[in-house]
Parts: sequence; C-alpha cells; structure tokens
Amino acid sequence: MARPSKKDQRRAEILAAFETCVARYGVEGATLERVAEEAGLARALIRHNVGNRDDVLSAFVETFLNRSTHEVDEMISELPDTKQIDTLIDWLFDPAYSDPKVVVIYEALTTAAANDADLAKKLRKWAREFVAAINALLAKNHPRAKTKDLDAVAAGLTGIYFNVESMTLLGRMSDLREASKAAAIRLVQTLKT
Amino acid sequence: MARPSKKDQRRAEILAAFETCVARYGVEGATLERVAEEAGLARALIRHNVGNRDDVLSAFVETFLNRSTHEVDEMISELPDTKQIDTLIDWLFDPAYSDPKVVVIYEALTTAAANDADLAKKLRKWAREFVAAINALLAKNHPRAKTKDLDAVAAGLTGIYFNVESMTLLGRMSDLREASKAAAIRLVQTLKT
DNA sequence: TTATTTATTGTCAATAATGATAATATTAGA
DNA sequence: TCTAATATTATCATTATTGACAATAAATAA
Repeated sequence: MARPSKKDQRRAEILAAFETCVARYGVEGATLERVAEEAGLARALIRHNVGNRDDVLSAFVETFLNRSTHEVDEMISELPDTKQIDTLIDWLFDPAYSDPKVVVIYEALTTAAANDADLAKKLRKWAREFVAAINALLAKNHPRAKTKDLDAVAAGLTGIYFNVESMTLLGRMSDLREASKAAAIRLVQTLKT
Repeated sequence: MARPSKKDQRRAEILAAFETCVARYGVEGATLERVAEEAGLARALIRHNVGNRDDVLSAFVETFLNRSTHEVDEMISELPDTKQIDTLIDWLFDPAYSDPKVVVIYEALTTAAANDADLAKKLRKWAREFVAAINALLAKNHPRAKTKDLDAVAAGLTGIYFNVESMTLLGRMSDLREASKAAAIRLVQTLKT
C-alpha cells in the first residue's frame, strides 16, 4: 500500500551517468551536479537513491569492476575449441572490440587509486583476476609449459594488451597496435619449444 | 634600475608544486589553491608569475614531458658498451628506479588527454619517441634483425614496461613485476635466431 | 636619495559543489 | 476516498575555486 519504488532503476541511471562523467571529466571531475545533469535528474535524487558522493563512487566501482570481470569471463567462454590463443589475441587487439569509455574509466580509477587504498585494493584484485584468466587459458593450450614460463607470458601478454588500450586513448596509434599484436604473438610462440 | 625579477624561480616553484598536486589529486584536483598552499606562495603569485589555470597546466605539461624525454635519453646514454639490452631491462624493471610520482602524473595526463586533443598530441609524440629510442637501441644490438621484428619487440617491450609502471601504482605487485621482466627478456630473445 | 620596476599581500565578486532538510506531488492498496 | 510510502522539488547554509584588481612592500640603478 504505497507508491512503487524506483530505486533500482534510478540507481542504475545514476551510476550510468556517473560512468559517463568519469569518462568525460575524470573521477575528481565527476561532480554530483554533472551527474545529475547527465542523468536528467535533480541532484537531490542522487542523495535519495544512492547516497553522498563517496557512496556513489564506491557503488560505481563495485558495478563497473563486476561488469568488467563478467565480460572477460564471457569472452573467454566464447572462444572456439581450436586455436584459442590465436583467437584471443585477435580479439584483444582488434580495435573494433576496444571500448575507449571503459579504458578511460579504468585509467581514471587507477589514477585515483594512488590516493585511495581501498580503491587500489579492488583494482589490484581485478587486474590479478585478469592475468590469472589469461594464465589459465595459456596453461590449457600449452599443457607442457612450465609454470614460471606461463606466468611470464601471461603477465607480458596482459601488459602489452593493457598498454595498447591505454595508448588508444591518445588516438592515431594504429601502427603501435599492429606492432603490439605482433609482439604478443611472438611472446606466446616462445611457449612452443 | 628595478627590483630583480624572480619569475624564473617562482615559475619553477609553482610548476613543481603543480606536479605534486597532480600526483596527489589528479589533473582536475590540482586546484590553484592547493598549488599555492603546496608552493608556500599566495595564490595571486601564480597568476602573477605563470598566468591562469590553463596557462599553468600547459606550462607544466611542457616541462614535464621535456624532462621525461631528457631522462630517457640520459638513461640510454649511460648504458654500458656490452649487454646493453640486458642492462636496459634490468633498469626498466628495477623497482628502485621507478618513480611513482612520475607514473601517476603520466596516468593523470593520459586520462585528461581523452578530452584534450592538444594534450593527447603531446603525449602521443612523447610515447612515440620512447618507442623509437628503444627501437634504435634494439637495432644497434641486433643489426641483422628485420625492421618488422624490431618494431614488434620495441612496441611489446614498451607496453610491458609502461604497464608495470602503471600497475605499480596499485601497490603489492612485485610478483607481476618479476613476471613482466621475464616476459620482456623472452620477447627480446626472439630477436636472436 | 629618488624613481622605477617588480614582488607580495589583501580584498572582492561570481560561480560551483556539497550536505542537509523541508515541502510537495504521486501512486498503490485498503 | 483515504492512507501510507515513496518520488520529486525547492531551498538553505557552508565551503571551495577562480578571476580580477587595488594597495603595499622591496630592491636596484641613476
């Protein structure tokens, strides 16, 4: 016997608007004013539905990292049965699959993490999970490779990939993307002895 | 017949304080108030010596990237005559040589570049120069390697290195640093056929 | 000493961001 | 229709940031 709650919907709208603002202005620049404007809501509704600025930030980080993890898992699960690593590299370095918005948000969060131990911990966990997923995939496709070698290649592959995504933000870097992809292929080939 | 100008000195103090603030609060968070506080100067002196906020930012980017380029050149020139690449990798992945302040500033600038075409251009130029320097060094040490292979390894090595520096900001990543170094060594070894 | 140039300080107005709370409007069920 | 829960709007105080300019202090050369 009451008016139906829109909190879930409003919360999603607010976090989506916050995401857009972080991508556009950075974490510090994502003010509640801008978020409200972007969401088409009164600022007081942010408080009503999510909370104060700290609440909004941590709620956003939570959903953003969960979504990223989920997307990575999904990508890996969609790999074909053969030539998994080749396909993985194709996908990782295909500019069509690169989402600049996600990249700039990840960059912005990393920057902010320099002064936010809690945020740093969450990002660390996320990054470790990514490397671990790549590592597991490499191990599956190179069952005879040593653990140390798998660790190195997984870390290297991740590094090359993350860096390419980061540099993509600067624009006009397609040649570097190509060269990085070639490096990734070379690196993986070192597992075939 | 006038009071001697301190503009050069003050300007340097202000840009150094701006650097500290960017590292601590990000580009958006480096307010002139904080910069003045950090520099121990009245805010009006920033205006007097450098200009408005945009002037301060572009002056800072200018000096920061120039200094970085210079430091890279210097590092390369200090490499021994033998085992240059091995030494390079030792230096690049030595945590003692990693300056978190520089890294977080580079991250912050990259984030800001997503909405600042001029800044993006400057960062692009800087990154390209870095890759080119690595490339030249590799070519010198592997004179029989093909250009394409050198391009790939230079891009990959740069990517692994930049990514490690970036992740260092998150703390507690020494294992990833070790694995990344091993990956860098593997990648370079692919040039020896 | 004086004139001139510069450094330094002080003050003001305008704008923006946040937190908080009161007041009003809306909707579903009793 | 009435009630209760919720959404939405309105408003206020506080603080932070910037830009601008006036006023004062300091230092050097003539």
